[in-house]
Amino acid sequence: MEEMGEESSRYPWQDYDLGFGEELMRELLDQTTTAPSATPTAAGAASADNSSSSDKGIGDEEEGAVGRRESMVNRLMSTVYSGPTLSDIESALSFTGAGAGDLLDGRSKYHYSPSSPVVFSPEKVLGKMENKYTMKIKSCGNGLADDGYKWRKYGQKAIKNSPNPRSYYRCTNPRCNAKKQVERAVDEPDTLVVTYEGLHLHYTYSHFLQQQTTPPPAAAAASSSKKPKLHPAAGAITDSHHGSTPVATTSPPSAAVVPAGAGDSSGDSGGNVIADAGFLLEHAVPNCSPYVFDGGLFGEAGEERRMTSDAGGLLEDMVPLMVRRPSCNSAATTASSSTTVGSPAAPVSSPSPSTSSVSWTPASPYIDMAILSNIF
DNA sequence: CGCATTTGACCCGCGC
DNA sequence: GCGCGGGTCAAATGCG
Repeated sequence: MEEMGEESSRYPWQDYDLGFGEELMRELLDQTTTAPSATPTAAGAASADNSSSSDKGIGDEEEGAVGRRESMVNRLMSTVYSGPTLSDIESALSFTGAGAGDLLDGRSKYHYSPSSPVVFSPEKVLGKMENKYTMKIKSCGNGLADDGYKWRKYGQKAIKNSPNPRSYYRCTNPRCNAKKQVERAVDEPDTLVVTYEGLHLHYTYSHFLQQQTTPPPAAAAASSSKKPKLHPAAGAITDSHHGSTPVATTSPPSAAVVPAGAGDSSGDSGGNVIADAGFLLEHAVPNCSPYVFDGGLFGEAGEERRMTSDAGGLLEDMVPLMVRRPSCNSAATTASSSTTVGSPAAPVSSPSPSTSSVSWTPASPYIDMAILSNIF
């Protein structure tokens, strides 16, 4: 925390390192920049196995670019992603019943099999779900990053065979039962192991921050919990050796993400997102609903806004859990100055850099991917 | 004063 | 059945 003060102008997660092939990443970057307006983002990302997706609405030429990009993303994902696949997501959505169906309606590029009607009981299903996925996050600094959610630490425990304690966090949103555990990797001091569990039943905070840009503070109240006091918890992981404490209460360091055998306990995973080097992997259900997204990714801000007011920011069944991280060495974050899609250069209600989403520019390449986890 | 973090105690599941 | 280890609770403490 204090350490951060020294480099106030620099977001901590800028220091994160890529956890996977930079070459591939670069290639992907190229692809994304050449087709900046392409809508399908995570769609392809999550789904090497998604055969049913048909990108209508996308021009032929663009389709080519998109296709290449998708394959690129797929390759990328296969390397770093251990979360749910599109089919998982699809099945998850199918479980959300009519509600989700409505959400998806015509915009959806996915096919939801009506042949598998499901009587959906949120409580029951949610309670039954085991959404657990682990990520290894490499931190090259004492960075804190933002996954868009606000977490409260509720415990810390020394783990056997590990010199580092494990911290337990719970989403501060009372209606949300998402949790995460953060610990430093034994063998790699600069690597954090973050395990997410559960679903977020609300938007990310950054989402709200973005919403606020137009109507300043008033709307702030919309956020589930009053003040996004996203200050880094100086000791998410109290590390005795490292003066730095890379983990924040508010956010798992977004960084290079490496699959770490997601959900050992269940085999299924909640799936998650990875973002790196100017990438933004979030929202696994990209085109299902325009509102799910945040982070300056949409071209339909209007619609999104409408949704926000309608639903009060709640988005049951959908989990826009995101982890992001601007390039380690690039000036990605400085881009905040270059007109993000209505993003404030500085979070209205949060002094912390954790609300990183605001720094993304439309031009920034990103991978968008949501995570809907569910596993039955 | 309210909220977040810390930390020891307690609970529970699992393996022996 | 017992012990161990992991996860959660809740009182104490700190901070803005």
